[in-house]
Amino acid sequence: MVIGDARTRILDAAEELFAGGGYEATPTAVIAKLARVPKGLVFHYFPRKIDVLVALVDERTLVEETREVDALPGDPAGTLSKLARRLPLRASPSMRRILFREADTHRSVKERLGRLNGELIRRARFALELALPGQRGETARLEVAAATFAAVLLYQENLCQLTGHQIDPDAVAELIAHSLI
Amino acid sequence: MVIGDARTRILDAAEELFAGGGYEATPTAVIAKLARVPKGLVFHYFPRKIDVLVALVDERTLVEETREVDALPGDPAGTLSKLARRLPLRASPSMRRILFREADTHRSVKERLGRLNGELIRRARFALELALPGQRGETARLEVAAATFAAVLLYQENLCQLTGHQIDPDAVAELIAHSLI
Amino acid sequence: MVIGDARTRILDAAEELFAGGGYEATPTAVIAKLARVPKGLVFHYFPRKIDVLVALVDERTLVEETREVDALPGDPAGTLSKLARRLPLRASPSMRRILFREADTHRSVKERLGRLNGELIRRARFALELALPGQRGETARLEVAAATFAAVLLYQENLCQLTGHQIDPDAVAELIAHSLI
Amino acid sequence: MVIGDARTRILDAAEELFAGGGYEATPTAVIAKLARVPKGLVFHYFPRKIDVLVALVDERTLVEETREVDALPGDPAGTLSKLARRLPLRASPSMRRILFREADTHRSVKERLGRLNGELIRRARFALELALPGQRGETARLEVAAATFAAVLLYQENLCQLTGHQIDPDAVAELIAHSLI
DNA sequence: CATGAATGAGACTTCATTCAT
DNA sequence: CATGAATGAAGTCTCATTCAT
Repeated sequence: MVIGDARTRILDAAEELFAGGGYEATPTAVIAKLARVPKGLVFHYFPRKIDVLVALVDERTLVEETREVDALPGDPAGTLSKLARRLPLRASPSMRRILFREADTHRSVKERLGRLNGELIRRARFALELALPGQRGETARLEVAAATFAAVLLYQENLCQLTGHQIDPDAVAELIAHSLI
Repeated sequence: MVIGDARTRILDAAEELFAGGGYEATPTAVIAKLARVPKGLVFHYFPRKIDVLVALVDERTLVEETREVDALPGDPAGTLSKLARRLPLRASPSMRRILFREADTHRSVKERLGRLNGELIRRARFALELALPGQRGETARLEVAAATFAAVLLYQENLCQLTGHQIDPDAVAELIAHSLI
Repeated sequence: MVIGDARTRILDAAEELFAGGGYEATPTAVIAKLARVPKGLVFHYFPRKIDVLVALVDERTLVEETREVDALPGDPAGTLSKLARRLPLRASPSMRRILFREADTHRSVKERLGRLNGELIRRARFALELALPGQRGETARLEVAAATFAAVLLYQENLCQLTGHQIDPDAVAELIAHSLI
Repeated sequence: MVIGDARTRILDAAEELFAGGGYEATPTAVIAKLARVPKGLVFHYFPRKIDVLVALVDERTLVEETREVDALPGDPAGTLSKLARRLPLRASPSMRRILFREADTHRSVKERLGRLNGELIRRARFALELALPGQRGETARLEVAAATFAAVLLYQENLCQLTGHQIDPDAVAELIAHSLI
């Protein structure tokens, strides 16, 4: 067996189970079973159950923080749409679900989520600044527009599954763009 | 001691504890202790633990569903602001927290949250229709505007606490209003 | 079943097992089995395993602290012998064994043992003072004699079992008495 | 790294840990960590955990058994004091602690402790015989005196730490000497 | 109705020991 | 020899739920 294989299988199993039933509802024994490792090995890699969650978030969600934003000058709607299509979050659908659902479970999850939100807002604002170069001085409006767009994107990722209401980011992008002209 | 008094105290205790530590992390014994009732009495009123949560949501969160909306004709921003200031959710801060946090715990919680979202969207759209009587036919844009505003309000209620980013509903109302003119 | 019966049986079982194999080597499950109660009931009465030991020491060892000492004037040896025959420790042989063996396990056990030793010394000295009324001023010698006798008695209770060497308290009493004349 | 170096470090670590928290409470993994050796190596040198304790006692406590005793003729008190000042136990303070604390853990520890006690008594008696050459025939009294002194010395080594009562061996030596004249 | 002792399944965690490399 | 991943039995503790009184 390749080194790290067991550890990876444990994280795979945990990702699947945490996304499905939630952290609290997932016994470590079930993680071990799904990962086809003995119960004790879970402890060997992750001394406490919470360490599995922390490792997942640490290793399997990456908030891409960058200064470079792809803006289409003169096209704020297109710029936001583009941003929406590629969230600065490298994570599987399962990990996205975990990130939102378990925000209360551990500080590290909440912090990661906060970073994502912050990055989203920063990008949206920066993109809008580039797309609308003439609007210097209207900082406040850009700020609100960026925050609104970020809120919609996170809503899309999280609450929307709970409430059952879809929302089209492109349409919101257009709405916001329209409000800034 | 009046009958029902105990029941009320149990719900009070559960509300506080569920909001603080979450449903799963709150043992019934702790609820009983905080409510100053014997452990057995909790199960007398609520045969299963989940029934406490269901009762809380049933009895302590009221989504006000109505057709009557207070609109200010010609002032869509003011109309949305007004809506934001009085969410159609009669619930304590604790219950609001529970509603969002425990949406995964039981179908009834998720359903209540969905109703809140639906009502929010319906109200926002209806209010916008009244505030902008000339825009018949632009249904799609109004729909998006309403959904966006609802998303921001729910974000405000929920994720904002997790991510630490505030957002001003009034400014968003103005943004959206501006986009509709 | 009489109230307290189960709790008593748990303590009975623990006393027997702790005396036999030691605290660490005795699983709570075995205590429960010997007490003929379900495992969970042990926790019901004693939230932590250590609480069983603490309760045993608290409730089943009594260090009799008193000012009144039975002295035979003019007969220091007889006085000490008498003291040796009735240690100021109301406890079963099992509890005596536990008291000495588990002194490191919990502060409360060590403290109780310290109280026993202190009482022993105090009594021995007081008894000697009464038995030898003429020796005012020889406080230091009485003190040493009392401590020595206490040491021998505790040795008798504890180390003697470990080392396999018996020691006759009466002979030591006579030795000490002889040294004081 | 020299072979045996690791073994020594393991024993060093175990000595420190057993003295501090006790044998049962010290996991082999912690020993390995403190010794800066891999876990498996502990079991390479000591197939069972108990073998570490046995090796410690075997190799690091030496009960000096000898016939030659340094007696001061005519000065029994001085003779006993001298004995007290150099117990026939070559062992670090940690090992002394282990010897007394773990006497129940393994036969070999108890046996070593018994040997120490026996040697103590033998020496004390022999020393007294030499110091008081005139008292042939008074064997019984010498025996009691020797046992008493041994008891005090062991008490000093062990229980005294637990009970918090100091005792001065020199004073006891004088007391005993006085009783033999 | 009210009470808290009783129940037991199962959770997390510990850890001595093995063994393939 | 050296290594640390692997193993699994067993330990402590949790807690929803029942039920006799």
